[in-house]
Amino acid sequence: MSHRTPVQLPRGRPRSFDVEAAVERAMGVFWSRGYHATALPDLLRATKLSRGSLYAAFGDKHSLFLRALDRYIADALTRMDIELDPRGEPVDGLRAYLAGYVDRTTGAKGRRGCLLVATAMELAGQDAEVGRRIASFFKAMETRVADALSRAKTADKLADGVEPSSAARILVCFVEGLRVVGKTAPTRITSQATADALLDRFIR
Amino acid sequence: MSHRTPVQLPRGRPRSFDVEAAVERAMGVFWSRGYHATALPDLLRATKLSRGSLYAAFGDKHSLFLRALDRYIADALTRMDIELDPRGEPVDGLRAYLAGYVDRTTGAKGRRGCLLVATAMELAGQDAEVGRRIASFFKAMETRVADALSRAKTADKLADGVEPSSAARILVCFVEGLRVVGKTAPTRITSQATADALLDRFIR
DNA sequence: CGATTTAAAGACCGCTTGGTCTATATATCA
DNA sequence: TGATATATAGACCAAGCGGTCTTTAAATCG
Repeated sequence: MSHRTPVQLPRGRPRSFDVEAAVERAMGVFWSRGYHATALPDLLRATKLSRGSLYAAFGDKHSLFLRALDRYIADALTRMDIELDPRGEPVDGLRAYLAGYVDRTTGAKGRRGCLLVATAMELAGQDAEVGRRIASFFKAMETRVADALSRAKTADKLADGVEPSSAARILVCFVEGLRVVGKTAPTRITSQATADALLDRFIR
Repeated sequence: MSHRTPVQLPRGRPRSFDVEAAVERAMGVFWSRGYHATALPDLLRATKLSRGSLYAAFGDKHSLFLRALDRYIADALTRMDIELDPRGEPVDGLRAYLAGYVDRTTGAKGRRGCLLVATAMELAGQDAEVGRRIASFFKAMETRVADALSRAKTADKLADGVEPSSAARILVCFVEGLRVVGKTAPTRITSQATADALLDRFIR
């Protein structure tokens, strides 16, 4: 057993690019074009890496895609944890959550789409690694929304007969549907009014 | 000016395959795999056509895809026109409409997905011909649902404060969201209960 | 310094892509 | 029959694909 540090210091030229920044740039490309339509040169241009560096760092296109997808999912869950923070008013949180989706699914942002939904439609059925991620994301989202609705119910803010669990499933389908319809770039005003109308059916 | 029929009879060997059947088979392939992931050999296998025949009949892959998409859309609209027939009870029609989506978005059918939603996510942003078709489909669907809701309102079957136009937008987003979440193959029981819970918020 | 590690550039690989074209057989017409 | 039109099979094409490898420069260490 050595007395030295178990972390052996690298001896040569240190890595000079930010791996996470590269994942983020790659995510942007997959997001805009989808998995199959994204070619290696697109990723090289976006990450500013050489072929060799990209393959050394990520293995292959599919692995890099999974990293990008994981990051997209982590970002989405982080956002939800802020919007639906249990320390805040649950109804306000749900309003912020829906407003965020309205913002991201209207106009130019809407037309850009959603990496997660696009991936679900393109790959979830055929790629088990992707399928598991998509399924666990929807479950995680549903849980968070259901929790917020439960807190709202406890505070007697829910309309009669509204069950947190099924209302959460409704909201999840609704926001994912917003992402789909958002590809036709609807106006913010219309989408916001639609989201408001839905939430109004749930709250007292 | 000739006295003969303006439809000139073909003089050689007549076409020996059913063009519409070929479109339908091609539609099945695009439906299962998406546009970019579908290669020519896949289409040749499915349509049982030779390369030459396929290109003579449809021009190129993209044109064949548009034919397939148009057929998918026509089928969907025809189905809706039956379910939401103005001569029937509007609430029953809406129930049938939602039940149809539940059926197509659960289990194995759910995992197969939806050609229209997959196309919206994969191509609508970059392909104007596709984008127009997607947008007009959503609009047509929304109109039909709104009409049914209007009839329900006239018959005093809607809950207080439910507006047909915004409720229709909610339902469109909801069913398209079902298609997305359906890629994780949820159970029919859960999805049906979710759809029922949503409609219950709208009807008296 | 010399050893080591990494980066970029780009040649290179086998394979697939969408698409064209030729050769040949077949089915219809006048 | 002969002319016409269509079918299939498959060779063929340039371009692009994902992925590997070599070369050379640069950055760190002892």
